[in-house]
Amino acid sequence: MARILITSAIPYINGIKHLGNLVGSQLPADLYARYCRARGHEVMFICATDEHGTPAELAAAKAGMPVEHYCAEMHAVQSNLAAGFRLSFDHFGRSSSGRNHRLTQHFARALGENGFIEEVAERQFFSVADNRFLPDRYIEGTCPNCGYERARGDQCENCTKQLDPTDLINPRSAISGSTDLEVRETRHLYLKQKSLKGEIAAWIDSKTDWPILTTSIARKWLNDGEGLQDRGITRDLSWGVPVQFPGAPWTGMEGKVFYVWFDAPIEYIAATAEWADDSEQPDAAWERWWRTDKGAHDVRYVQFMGKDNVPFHTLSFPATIMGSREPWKLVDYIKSFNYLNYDGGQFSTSQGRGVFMDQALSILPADYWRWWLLSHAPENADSEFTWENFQVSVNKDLADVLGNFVSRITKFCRSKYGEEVPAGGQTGERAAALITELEGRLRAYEAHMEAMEVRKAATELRAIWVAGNEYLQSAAPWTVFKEDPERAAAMVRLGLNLIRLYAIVSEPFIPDASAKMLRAMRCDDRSWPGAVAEALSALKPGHGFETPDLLFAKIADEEREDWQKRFAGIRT
RNA sequence: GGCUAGGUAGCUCAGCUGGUUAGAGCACAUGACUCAUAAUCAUGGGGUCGGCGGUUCAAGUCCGCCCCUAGCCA
Repeated sequence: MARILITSAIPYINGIKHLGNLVGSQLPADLYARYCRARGHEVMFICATDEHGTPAELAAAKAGMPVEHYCAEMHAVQSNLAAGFRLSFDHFGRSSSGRNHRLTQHFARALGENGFIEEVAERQFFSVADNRFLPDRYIEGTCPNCGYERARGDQCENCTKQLDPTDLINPRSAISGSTDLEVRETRHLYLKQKSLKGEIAAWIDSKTDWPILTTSIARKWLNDGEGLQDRGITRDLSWGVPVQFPGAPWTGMEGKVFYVWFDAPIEYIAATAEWADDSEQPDAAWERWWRTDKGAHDVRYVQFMGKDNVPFHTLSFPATIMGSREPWKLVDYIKSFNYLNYDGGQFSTSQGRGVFMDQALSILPADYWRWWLLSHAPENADSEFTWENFQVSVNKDLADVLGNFVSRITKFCRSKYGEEVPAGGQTGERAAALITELEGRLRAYEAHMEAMEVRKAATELRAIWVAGNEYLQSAAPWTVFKEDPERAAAMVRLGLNLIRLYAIVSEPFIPDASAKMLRAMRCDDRSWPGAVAEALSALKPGHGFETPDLLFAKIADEEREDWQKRFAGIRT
């Protein structure tokens, strides 16, 4: 038994996430967490909402409520959706928590004491009407290069030229449209990542087992151009973690907060502390996951994220931890994902294109989505969601192969022997061959799950389901029954036990169906199958069961066409 | 323009450090079966592995150039 700490990249508070976001971190993280628990490991699975920053403030203003209320409300929404998808977080925290405030300040202070923070004076636009400094992309104006009138302060979308906000002609606030802007000097804290570059590079080099997608992105940022740069960790905003320290205020930083990218990953740690607080446990309970001097030396820490998040997790967050010179747990393995595209284009939160988590659950149960998304996870390359593919996969894999297997064996048993595991008879060579095959496939499945090879694991699982149908087809208990009901009984007994086996090994992918199968078999023994022959004799003769309802309903062509139409447009 | 990844059967994808007639699922065709959600199982057709050149006894797998796609960056 090992101890495994798992974190999923934390979704931004602003709005409901789409299926591409889901499959890029939370869902595969959940798959892995469920698998590790099923194998008897001690698991801590953490996620949270990323709540600070200008977009949250603006979204709150648009919704006409204080930002704290907006975030609380959206956290509840995201939390419910996570539960709807059966994401089994031990804690779904909030980066705005008191715990994160204290930890973020703690890290900043430690970094400062170790000489990894410096103050830099910058000139930035201040909007008098909005009474706030404006981040570059919230300033609009005319592009000096091409004359485009709605160029943003960081870049002109028309001619793609990189800009400095002070380059813009007739700059105005993107928030209020006000042109009453002043350039003011403001001081900010920078994290001196350059000083830590050698340490980080050596650490990345030591990770020879990481996916290429992960290390190539890290190396690119480390070495391209002028290499890893120092980065500002503060902003002139009111919503965030104040740049202040209990008992030792940071002069000159009054009214400023930490930049989201700095406090967000620290929330992984803080959320674990929130978990301890919620369950009224002492600090030692969460520290044994995060402090190598307090019990975390034997923890394996795995992070899941989309490729856009890799730089923060391979460089910035490690810089924060290394620079603290404190014994915090660094990540051991990063599993990163490419993008999921939608019907010939990209999923887009800003344009509302694609299927969003709430919409998905409103048309089909979680297991359908979990199965499709995980068995098509964008591991090696970007992959694509199409309704046709979704329909075919769900109908074939879930309804025809697995669902129908459960249906055919339970109904056959009910009609010939009643709703209990029949006694008598012996299985033959076909059963022995099945057991041999399952033995091999199950071990392969375990290997893929341990390596977090999601698609390969799904393929193997499906083959395990298919093996049951192959066996029934060749053993043909319905024919044998006519001459030798005892021998047929042994086949049926094996088939019923396969349902239990399938329920257990399929649980990480399709937890609801798994629970339904176990309930139908009136079984609460979920122990992972070691030797297959033994696992397939768990349900003894005389053990009662219930013939379950449809495990998976098929998606009809009309439904698919209807959904295709409904989600083609733009979500408002 | 640079970087990264990728271009393999109609579709979605496997193919590790080069080595027998290039694989899987779906789709398609044929057959078997009738317990089952008209489900299942078997068999089969189908690919000059983006293009050109090179290294090698041998290349989808290595090298060079070119074309195309996606993402990131300038």
